[in-house]
Amino acid sequence: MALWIQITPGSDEPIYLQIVEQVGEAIAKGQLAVGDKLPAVRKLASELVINPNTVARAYTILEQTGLVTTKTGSGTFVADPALRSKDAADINMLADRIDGILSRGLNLGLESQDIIAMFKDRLEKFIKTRQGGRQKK
Amino acid sequence: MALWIQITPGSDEPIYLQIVEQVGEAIAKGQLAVGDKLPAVRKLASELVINPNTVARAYTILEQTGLVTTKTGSGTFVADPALRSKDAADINMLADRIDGILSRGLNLGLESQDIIAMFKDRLEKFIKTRQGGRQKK
DNA sequence: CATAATGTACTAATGATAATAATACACTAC
DNA sequence: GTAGTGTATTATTATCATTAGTACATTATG
Repeated sequence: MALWIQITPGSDEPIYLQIVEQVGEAIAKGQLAVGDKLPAVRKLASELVINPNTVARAYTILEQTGLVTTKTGSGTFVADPALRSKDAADINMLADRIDGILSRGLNLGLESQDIIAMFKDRLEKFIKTRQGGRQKK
Repeated sequence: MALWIQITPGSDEPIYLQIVEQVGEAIAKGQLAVGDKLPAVRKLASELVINPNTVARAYTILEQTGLVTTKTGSGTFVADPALRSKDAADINMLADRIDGILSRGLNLGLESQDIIAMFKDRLEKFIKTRQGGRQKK
């Protein structure tokens, strides 16, 4: 598995955020384990045909979020989950995002049980990937 | 209840999107019922001290989403839920947003049951407001 | 019919930001 | 020392949110 990050340049979602999200999901799903090394800034930029600054920006955010640690000279690595924050602000932001989804779902005409089912279904996929074994190179 | 929309100008969330979200949530929670009239573009803009174009933009999006119907000359009204779409693209977008929340929650160190509990808790608040009676003027 | 109120359309200008570009610097591994 | 790594800096371009001002079309009211 050389490269699993795929960007959509024309999207309304900025490229650096697309990278942040995909790396985040990979970590959440266990496809990236603690200590795993992310692609080098220049290498990833080269493969995605984007500017190194854009990748560097994504990595900086990932580091501020606590998902990765960077060591200048050696690389960027998936951080120890125990070191991640989980403070009140994080929880509130999560609640806001949940509210947004519920609002959208209900206004689409979905019933409560439909939304919960959908939520559990997506969660299953995360957990399954987690246990299903890590596809390390 | 003269005005329930509150914006945060300095936010990273655009003002027109803040309006869209708040109106959407109000409809989802039943604080706005079918046929209810939204504030006039110029009036709301005046009260929020923003440009009428910004409000108009929000209303245009709400209409494209199917949440409201607009009649030039009379005003903007909450639309009939039966007329709203719910196509595959909507469901996919919802799934993507759910994935984002799950990713963030798991990476914060939350357990599956914690996230589900949080999700149900927020959902309760939506439903409760819905049944709890409409506070019409 | 006349007037006011409504949503819509258009053009222009400003400020913020995403992204690219080209360097240069600092640290680490071999 | 050399190569590979992340970081910092400055400049430039393009896009977009927002404001601003104006004009138009439709509807409600009297």
